[in-house]
Amino acid sequence: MSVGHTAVTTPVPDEPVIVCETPQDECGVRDVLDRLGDKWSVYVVVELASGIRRFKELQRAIPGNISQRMLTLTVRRLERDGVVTRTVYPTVPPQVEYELTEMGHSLTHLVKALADWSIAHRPFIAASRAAWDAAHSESAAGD
Amino acid sequence: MSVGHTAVTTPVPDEPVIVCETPQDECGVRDVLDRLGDKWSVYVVVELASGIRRFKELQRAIPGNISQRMLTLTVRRLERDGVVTRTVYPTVPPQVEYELTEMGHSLTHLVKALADWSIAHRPFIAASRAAWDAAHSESAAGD
DNA sequence: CTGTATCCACAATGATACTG
DNA sequence: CAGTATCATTGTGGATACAG
Repeated sequence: MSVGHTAVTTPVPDEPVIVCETPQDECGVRDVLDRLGDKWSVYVVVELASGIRRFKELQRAIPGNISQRMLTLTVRRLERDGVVTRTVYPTVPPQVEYELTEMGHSLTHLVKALADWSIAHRPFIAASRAAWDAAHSESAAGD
Repeated sequence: MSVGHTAVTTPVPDEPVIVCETPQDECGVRDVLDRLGDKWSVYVVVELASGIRRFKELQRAIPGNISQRMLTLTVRRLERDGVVTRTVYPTVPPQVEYELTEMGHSLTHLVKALADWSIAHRPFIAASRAAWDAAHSESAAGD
């Protein structure tokens, strides 16, 4: 619906193009990428998209063995940006719950869009890389 | 418009949630971010969204004074991934043109979505940061 | 003009130990 | 359990010189 590639053979289709008010910010795309472009933020958002999680739960759910340090830094930044809320229960031992805010939930839509695009074009990208690698290995392996 | 927050007070709205086949890849979101998350790729895609550009044209159009090295690395990776095409004209001096592929154009839709979200939530994020900073400056400035 | 190669600076991340 | 502090390591990007 949103994307919908009308013609695959046409070199220049509808030309969405990005129209920015301030070219220096390229519409603020950098803002989002600075927030999601790091190594762990997306994992946190994806995990919290399923519901409330505690610190340790997040750490265990996230693939790649995130360190305490990085998880703390990541959720802190997300909290500061209003993507997640942090609720501390003064129990022993302490319990802290993280939850997506309204904006955080809207972010999941965006992440979903990224995922859809990625899955849709993954085969093409793989093929493109293979072709490129093959075409550029001749200087080393050719002759 | 596409998001449409039905209820701002409801903690759990429509719950889009990200449903992955392989949680380890979180639907491959990381793939896209690895491609757009770097410092310059988005600028190149945005600029090429407007049409064909030469190397020097790209370098001049991109804000932030990108070095030759980084521009080369960036367009090489985009070329390898099938996002852009590279056409060399054996003239003197040499002339090289870069252009978005079909997939590259579809990427601009995604970038557009990022831009839209960013602009829509920028005020909220700014307010959230201000509030957070204010709430966390007390330990240093307060009392 | 379009690149490549080398060296350097810095930010991001990881590992570990320690605290409440 | 949750978080902080410190240090080591890595990756990314920048500056420059050089080549085709």
